[in-house]
Order: sequence, then C-alpha cells, then structure tokens
Amino acid sequence: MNKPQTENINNKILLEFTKTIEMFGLTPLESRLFTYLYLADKPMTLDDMAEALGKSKTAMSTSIRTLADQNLVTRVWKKGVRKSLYRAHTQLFKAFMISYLNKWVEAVNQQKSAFIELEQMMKEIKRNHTNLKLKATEERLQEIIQFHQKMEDVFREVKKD
Amino acid sequence: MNKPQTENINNKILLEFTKTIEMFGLTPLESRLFTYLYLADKPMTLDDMAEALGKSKTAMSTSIRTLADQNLVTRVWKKGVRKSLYRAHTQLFKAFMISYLNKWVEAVNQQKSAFIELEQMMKEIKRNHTNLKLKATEERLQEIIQFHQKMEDVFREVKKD
DNA sequence: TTTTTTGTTCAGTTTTAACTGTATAAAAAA
DNA sequence: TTTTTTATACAGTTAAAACTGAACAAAAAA
Repeated sequence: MNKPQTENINNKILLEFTKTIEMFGLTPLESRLFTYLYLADKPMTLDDMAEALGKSKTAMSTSIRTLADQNLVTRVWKKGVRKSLYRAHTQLFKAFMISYLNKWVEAVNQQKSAFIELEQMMKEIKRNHTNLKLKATEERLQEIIQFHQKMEDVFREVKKD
Repeated sequence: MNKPQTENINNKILLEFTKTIEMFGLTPLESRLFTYLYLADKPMTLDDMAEALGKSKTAMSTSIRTLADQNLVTRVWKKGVRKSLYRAHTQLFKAFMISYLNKWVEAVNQQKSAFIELEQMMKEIKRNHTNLKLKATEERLQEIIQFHQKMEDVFREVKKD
C-alpha cells in the first residue's frame, strides 16, 4: 500500500541527483548510471545496470569505463562471481572534486602550452621581419597566457582542499 | 609577403582560444564569437560578426544574448551608429570566473533545495507510516544534501578571490 | 504618417553526440 | 583443448543540440 510511495521518492532522488552529476560534464547516461550505483550501495554487474536503466549493455560498458577512468566508480572482486562488478565511490565530494579539478587543470595546462608555442612562433617571425608591427597581437597573447595561468593557479589552490 | 604569416597566427589564436572558452560551458559558436570580439578589441555589429564567422545573423543574435546575459560582452553606444554594437570584456579572468562561479552556485543551490524538499516529503511519509524502514534512504539523502552544501561552500569560497 | 533599417521569433534543417545490435575478442569453465 | 560466458569495437541508427531563413516586430529616418 505504501511501497509505491517510497519507490516514488527513490525515483525522484535518482532523477534529481542525475541532474547534479551532469553538471560535472558527464553525459546523461553516465550520470544516471553513477547515481544508480551510488544509490544501490552495492556492487552491480553490467547486466544489472542494463536491466535497471533499460539501456544496452554496450552503453553500460562504455559508460562505466568513462566513470572508472575518472575514478568515480571502481571495479570490485567477489569470489565466485564471474561478471565484473562495479560500485560507486561513496565519498561523493572527494571523488567528484578531484576528478573535476584534474580535468580542468589538465585542459588549461594544455591550452597554455599551445599559446606559449604560438608566442615562440611570433618571436621567430619578428626576428625575420623586424619591420612588422605585431605589438597588439603580442600583448593579446600575453593576456591570454596570463589568463590561463590564473585559472590554473585557482584550480590548483582549490585542489589543496 | 608576410601578411599571410601573421594572419595565420591570428587564426591559430582564434582557434585555440575558442577551445579554452568552450571549457566554460559555452557552445562552439558562442565561444568563437566571444574570441572574435575579444581579439577585435573594438565594438562590432551583428552583421560584422555574421560576416566574419560566416554564420547567420540569427545565430549571432542568440549567441550574443547568451554572452551578454553572462556579462561576458556588453552593448556599446556610439553616436551616429544605428546598429547595436557589442564588445568583449577585456578582463578575461574576472569576467569568466564570476560568470562561471555564479552558474555553479546557482545550479547547486537549486538542486540542494530540491533535495531538502524531498527530505520533507520523507518525514511526512514516516509520520503516516511509522512502521516503514526508510533509514537507508534517509541517510543517503543526508549525504547528498551535504555534498551539495560542500560544493556550494567551495565555490563561494573561490568567489572571494 | 509611411518607408526603411535592424533585431528577434519560430518552424524546419543540418550537424553532432548518444545509443544500439551485431560481430569479434577475451576470459573462464568443461 | 573445446565450449560457454562475458566484455568491447565498430558500423549504423536514433535522439538532441546547433544553426538557418523566412516572416514578423520594433525602432529609427524620411
């Protein structure tokens, strides 16, 4: 009689928390999958997940890999069970914060490198054509590199908790 | 003879910086548009932008609105010019940091509220059905709310520069 | 006022990302 | 080893987001 009511709540939690997870740059399915594992609170197989979310096993396989790569879920061993089991990290804040900051720092750093390389190219050109006016572009590049540096600093700072 | 070389550099800067801007959750076009305005370093009309990026004026209109809503570009008035002019904020770091953190804090806060509401619903149900075992779900909800709180705290902290 | 210019709305199209199912590979059991 | 079970690669499909163009609305000039 009241089972439906609690199931309804659980559904709402699943739905709502999926939205939160999506904010970290995960796809809807990845987010739903993580939430499912997190709420299940015990290791699940690919078949369990496919069944529960009504999606293909292939989708589970690729999604779980993305989650595992970001250390949001981990593979679990259980004697006697052949299928691979996965469970969500319970320390939500730590897991997502680390994963998210890592993504940012890495990406920003890579972009910064690209601009420093462009800066070198500019210096080359200037050496060969002393008459060229590149001051404006040079200044812009400086600003951009500084911008990346500042971003990197902020995220590294946050990373220290 | 060397004009192409410097134009090539400018193109690369445009391309590369667009990638950086995309990281802040803007669409490719919005990002490209911002970068164009930023590098142009002077107010531009919708027609200028459409022409320069080879896209429709409609796309410019909607994109510029998004950018303006996030305070990444501002409308500029110039006597004698009928068309509306826009220019990018030059303080990259400040502009993007504020816009980005605001988006996060707002979204996290809204999600948190949704969960607090669910918590209230749970309490209601418990009152009417004292026999129900909802402890596990309740604890999960607590964790989730805490998670949102922590995220909010972090972003608010960063916001203080 | 009417005419001209500029900006926006919205339905439809194109492009990109997400997802499926078959076929293959890898791993465990027989 | 062969057989059976489970996971992944990949081509193709479906779903979602980005983008366009015609028609409309708003604002300025005549």
